[in-house]
Amino acid sequence: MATESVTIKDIAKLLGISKSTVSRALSEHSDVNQETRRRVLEIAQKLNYQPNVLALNLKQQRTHTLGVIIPETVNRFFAKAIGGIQKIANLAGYHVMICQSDESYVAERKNLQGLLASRVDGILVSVSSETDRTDHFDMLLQKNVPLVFFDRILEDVKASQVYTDNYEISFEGTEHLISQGCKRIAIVAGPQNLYNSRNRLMGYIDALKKHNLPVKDNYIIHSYFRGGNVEEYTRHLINLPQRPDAIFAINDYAAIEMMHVIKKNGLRVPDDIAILGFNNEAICRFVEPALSSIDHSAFDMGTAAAEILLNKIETGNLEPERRMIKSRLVIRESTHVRSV
Amino acid sequence: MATESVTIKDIAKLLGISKSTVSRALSEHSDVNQETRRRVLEIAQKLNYQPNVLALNLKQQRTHTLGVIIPETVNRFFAKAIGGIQKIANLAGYHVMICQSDESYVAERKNLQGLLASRVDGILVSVSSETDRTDHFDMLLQKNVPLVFFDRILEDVKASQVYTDNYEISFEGTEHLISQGCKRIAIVAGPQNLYNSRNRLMGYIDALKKHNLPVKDNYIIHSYFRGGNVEEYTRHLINLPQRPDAIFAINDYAAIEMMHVIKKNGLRVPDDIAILGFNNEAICRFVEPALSSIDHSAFDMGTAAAEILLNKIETGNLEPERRMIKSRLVIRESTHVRSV
DNA sequence: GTGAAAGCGCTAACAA
DNA sequence: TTGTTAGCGCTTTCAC
Repeated sequence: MATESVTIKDIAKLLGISKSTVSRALSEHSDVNQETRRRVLEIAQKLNYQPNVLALNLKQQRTHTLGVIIPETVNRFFAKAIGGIQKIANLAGYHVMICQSDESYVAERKNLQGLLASRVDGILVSVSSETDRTDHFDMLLQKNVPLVFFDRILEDVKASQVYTDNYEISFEGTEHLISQGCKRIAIVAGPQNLYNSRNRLMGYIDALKKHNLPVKDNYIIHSYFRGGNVEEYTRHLINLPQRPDAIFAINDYAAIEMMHVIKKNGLRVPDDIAILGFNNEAICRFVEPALSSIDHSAFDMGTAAAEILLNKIETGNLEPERRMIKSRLVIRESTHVRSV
Repeated sequence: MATESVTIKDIAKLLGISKSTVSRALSEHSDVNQETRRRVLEIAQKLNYQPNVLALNLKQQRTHTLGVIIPETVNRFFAKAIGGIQKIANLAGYHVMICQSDESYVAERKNLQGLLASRVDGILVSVSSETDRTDHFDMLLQKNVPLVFFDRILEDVKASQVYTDNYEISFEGTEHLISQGCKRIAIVAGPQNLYNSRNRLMGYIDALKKHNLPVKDNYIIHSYFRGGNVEEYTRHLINLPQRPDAIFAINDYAAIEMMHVIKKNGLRVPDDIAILGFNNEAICRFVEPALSSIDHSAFDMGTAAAEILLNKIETGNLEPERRMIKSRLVIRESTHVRSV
């Protein structure tokens, strides 16, 4: 497509010297006659010489490109993580290739193969909610491709992991609801093949137990992330004979929709039912009542994951590394039930 | 990094034939002895041969990769557009490389150079709000790199464009507000170097004129997209001696924050001030009052843009093409002032 | 139908 | 300090 670009060969011919001298002159760190280098640089500048990355890639068998697989770009959490990844990658002179699994194992697997075929130098993954196998990642490790999981990690795979303290923050969130006087706390947890979801559920259960509250199965909803059924399970919860007095939601958007459904059904938030979200989106502050949530720095997760990956790539040390990014409870009106 | 992969050379050696024959056997459409092909295919399969894309790229001087430059991935509109782009690209066997300009001209320019250096086969762009020059794109066209603008287009650049009917929908939205009895309609328009923003403003102005309503400068706010100043300009508007009775917002998130500020100041939406958003996010249905908005299919814009770009790449025909994706007014409670 | 050789643009080991 | 040569993995003429 692009019109023919100048190559070192052109420069060499013009100057009556050899390609290798040009190559050397262009690469700062080899000794070339000062004058020769000056002339090469001058003419390269004049012709607007751009090294052909494709040739370099082939020669060096690397692309200075990171592959990223996330469930969805429309999920703001991942959109923010991408920001963090790109920042670090670009600073280090790397490009980023993003794929979406659409929460599907098959697509995730296909993305992986695509990235591998593109010969990316390393891969960052946040697994799909459907993924309950590790075979595709095992294959990657076998090929010694640097791999880092972030947020949605797979604990059984011997790769680096950047994650948040789901258990602890879920415990804390649940205790906060209890401290507000709530006794019938429901949770909308994610699919149980996800490490994060399991830990959140465990944090919730342990907090209830600590305070001698019963753990009831019908207060536990296993939702998938794609939405669509929020109204359904919210209705289910509020029509329970023992209606919950608090719901710990899977994310802020679901929480906001739940508040809507609850209010539509003549109940009040937080007085009848307190709501706690997850992710602390900007919009939490603008809905009514303002939504309590869990702040969870997606951007920092992205930067941490990219840093670890780049380090693996540049040092060749594939030793797994774990890094935890703390979450933080942000209390607003939606869980402010009564002064205790 | 990755352990050495099998090459056609390996297969050739194993079979005692030449590289070229293996290459031919692998590429469906050249005549090789049936038996030879069978044996090549068999062993390729067994060794899990994967052609080295890097070599192909160099040989063919193309990468089967599309470059995309958008302002921000956290902007859901662009996140959705990416989805559309990736769908079409992947179907056609292309990868996608995404860059963010962060609404900065300098970053946009840098992204462009990066993509060019990566030798992408074509580029899709939604320009930054800061971009008021076209030099970087002119340079691209000069190099015959296929280029398609989508949503945030630059009318002066001779490239293909996928856009929406900003003028018409803004006219329609403003008329809708007028039909609700609003007479003092304010608008939060984007930066005026953006074609979209200018058209939206023109649609608004023309609708006012058509209905003999005065166009007042202090009802026109020029906001940038990054948010942060919503509270400020909302306060400014509601403290005007002649307080507006409707505001046409730049997007739904700004609209929701505006509603929040308005209510916090003891005014009612829509009774005191009607609010019309832009983008028709899912959340519009769940805020109170439900937010009227403009539906605007980001995904379709993405697919259209990718289709046009791929067509350019594959046919080599760089003739500019324009495609319009219609928007649609979605009326909800936030603009339902009084029965007329 | 198949092989030998050249070449995509670059780097690097080896010579001079 | 510079040139020659080979090679990254593949395709594609040109012979045979």
